[in-house]
Amino acid sequence: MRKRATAREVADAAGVSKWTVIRAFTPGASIAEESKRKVLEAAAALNYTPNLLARSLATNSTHQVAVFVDDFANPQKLPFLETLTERLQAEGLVAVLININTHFDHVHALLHADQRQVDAVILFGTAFRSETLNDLQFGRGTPPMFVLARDSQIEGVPAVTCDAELALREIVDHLFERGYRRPGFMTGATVLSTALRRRQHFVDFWGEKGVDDVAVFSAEKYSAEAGAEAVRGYLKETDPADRVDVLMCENDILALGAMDEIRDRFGLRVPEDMAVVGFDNYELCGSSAYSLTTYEQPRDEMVEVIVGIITGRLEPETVTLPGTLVVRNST
Amino acid sequence: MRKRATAREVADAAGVSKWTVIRAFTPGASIAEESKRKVLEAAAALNYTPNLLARSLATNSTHQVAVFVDDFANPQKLPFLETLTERLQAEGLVAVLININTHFDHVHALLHADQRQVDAVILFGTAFRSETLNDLQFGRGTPPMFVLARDSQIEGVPAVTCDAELALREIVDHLFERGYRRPGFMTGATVLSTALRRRQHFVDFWGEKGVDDVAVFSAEKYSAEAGAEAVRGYLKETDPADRVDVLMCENDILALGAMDEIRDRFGLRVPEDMAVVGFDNYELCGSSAYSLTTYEQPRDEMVEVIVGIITGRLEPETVTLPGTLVVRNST
DNA sequence: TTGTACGCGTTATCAC
DNA sequence: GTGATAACGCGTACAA
Repeated sequence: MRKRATAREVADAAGVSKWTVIRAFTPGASIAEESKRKVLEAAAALNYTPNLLARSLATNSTHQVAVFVDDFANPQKLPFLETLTERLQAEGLVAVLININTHFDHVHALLHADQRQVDAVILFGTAFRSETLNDLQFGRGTPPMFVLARDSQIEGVPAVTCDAELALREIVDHLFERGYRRPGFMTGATVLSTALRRRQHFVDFWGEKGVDDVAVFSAEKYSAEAGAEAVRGYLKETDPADRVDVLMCENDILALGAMDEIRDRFGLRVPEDMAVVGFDNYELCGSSAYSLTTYEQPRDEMVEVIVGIITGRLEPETVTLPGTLVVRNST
Repeated sequence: MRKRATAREVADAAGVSKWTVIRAFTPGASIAEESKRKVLEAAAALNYTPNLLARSLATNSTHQVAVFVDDFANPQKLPFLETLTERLQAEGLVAVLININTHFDHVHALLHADQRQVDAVILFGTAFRSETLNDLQFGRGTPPMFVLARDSQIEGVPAVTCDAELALREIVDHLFERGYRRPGFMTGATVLSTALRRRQHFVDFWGEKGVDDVAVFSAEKYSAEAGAEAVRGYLKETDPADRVDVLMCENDILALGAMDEIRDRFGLRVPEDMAVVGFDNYELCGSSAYSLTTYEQPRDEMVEVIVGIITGRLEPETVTLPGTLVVRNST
């Protein structure tokens, strides 16, 4: 396992200077055909490839984008990561996946990413509390930050999101039309959920319809199990006559857990006894075992926009994109 | 958005040489208390932090690990990524997530990762065809490679996997004991599935029990939809009297798709008319809507081992770890 | 078209 | 304990 070949070695082998070697590997550089051929030959023989690390140091651009994630329970993250990495790679960028949790919080991660000289930071579905940034001299050396799939709560940090207002309006309209009148809303972790605005819009739009009483309760975290527990607590404590007739959950995972509990543990029918709505349109929502009505985020477009912003094609400003209501049998 | 401060600037501000600045940021370096204090003060004022990029160039170690992924359809990938990133970060390493697909194949990705000087490459559940490596001067500049959650098909590349032989033995024993005698197996993409060995062991162990007829068919890819389609084709073509009484699927996602089809489209009962088994123990397998019997991979241990190998604590050799059979209502 | 200085920000090593 | 020299591998000027 020898050391890598360097431009210098290739230069010696090809009988040119190392700068000529560099030119051979720089698209559009002015270099003679003959020299280029000689260089590429020698490079192939020595198995030389440019050292991107050294290049990054010299050009002050790593072509790396840090992606912060703090919630791995939502399977919806996976297809997002798929298209995100694919689009980034198509632009010559690469994603550094950073797991934010108690051992490695936002500030540490940001500092670390900064030290790594990443070109940008994407807060993917993480709730970045504004206060955590006060310790940092913001905008000073810190790489440009963007929020994906959550509202930004920080001045100067743009977000690319699904249009929550439009989404909840469509959902509430749909539910009202179907005749539901006693709505409930299950949030996930309350700190995060403020960044989604879904609950607020849900309550507001029901208000516009003259329904002011929206039952709101909260799951411990974003998981099927937590969703099941939360609905169990609600159903136990609530007199059957007072129960909601439709339960909207902040995301699909909560909704699926809730459905299990409602149907199999309490023996209620969905949607006859209680309808359920999710958010995200995770693959299994469409399965016949659930057939969950939900709202699909415009994933490809969102990724396209955030990559466009990072590469400079688009203005770095908050963008809100319309999604699609997917009506199934749970309503 | 000024440029980052450098050690040189801090040195000037603190009235020392830049090497003293470096020492102040090097744990265990010999430096006077007084100097250190002065340096740290100046550094804080200028908001200086060491440039990890330059450090990597000088030390020839980036503390970055490339993680190759080619199948984002399996939600099981997510918790794996969660613990993997967490454990890597605990060791001061960071994961670069590389999406392998037709536009960015293994060879390109490996070349790219190599140019980025990553410390190691993890092939996470990807099937690396041995031939693709022949183009490369293997072991020459290429960073150390390891396979996670798949068998390695390459000489000299260790793999960390769940013990497929033990797993399938337990599964077949369980099924035999329950009285099933007409087993079937659904593979995913056949190229990949050879790297899992599950089918082979399944067939072998039934053979040991005197059951030589195992129906085998294949889904197009690893997704619920593909699993449903595959089982639909099978059920349509097969006379009810000849049908298998238990269907094992290569992973949970295929199994869930299959269950939907079996129950809701063909009106068969699971497990009375046809039992179903998956593999991975994805969260929703435990939901009451499915209650799928499956086999849980020892995720934490697998991650622990591969991180141990990468950090040099453990020998770089293939490791096979035992998982856990999870019996539910689908058998 | 090609070669020369110099810089990117850090670390390793040695002299003081 | 501190400063200086060289090196990591490549890029940007600029001059030849």
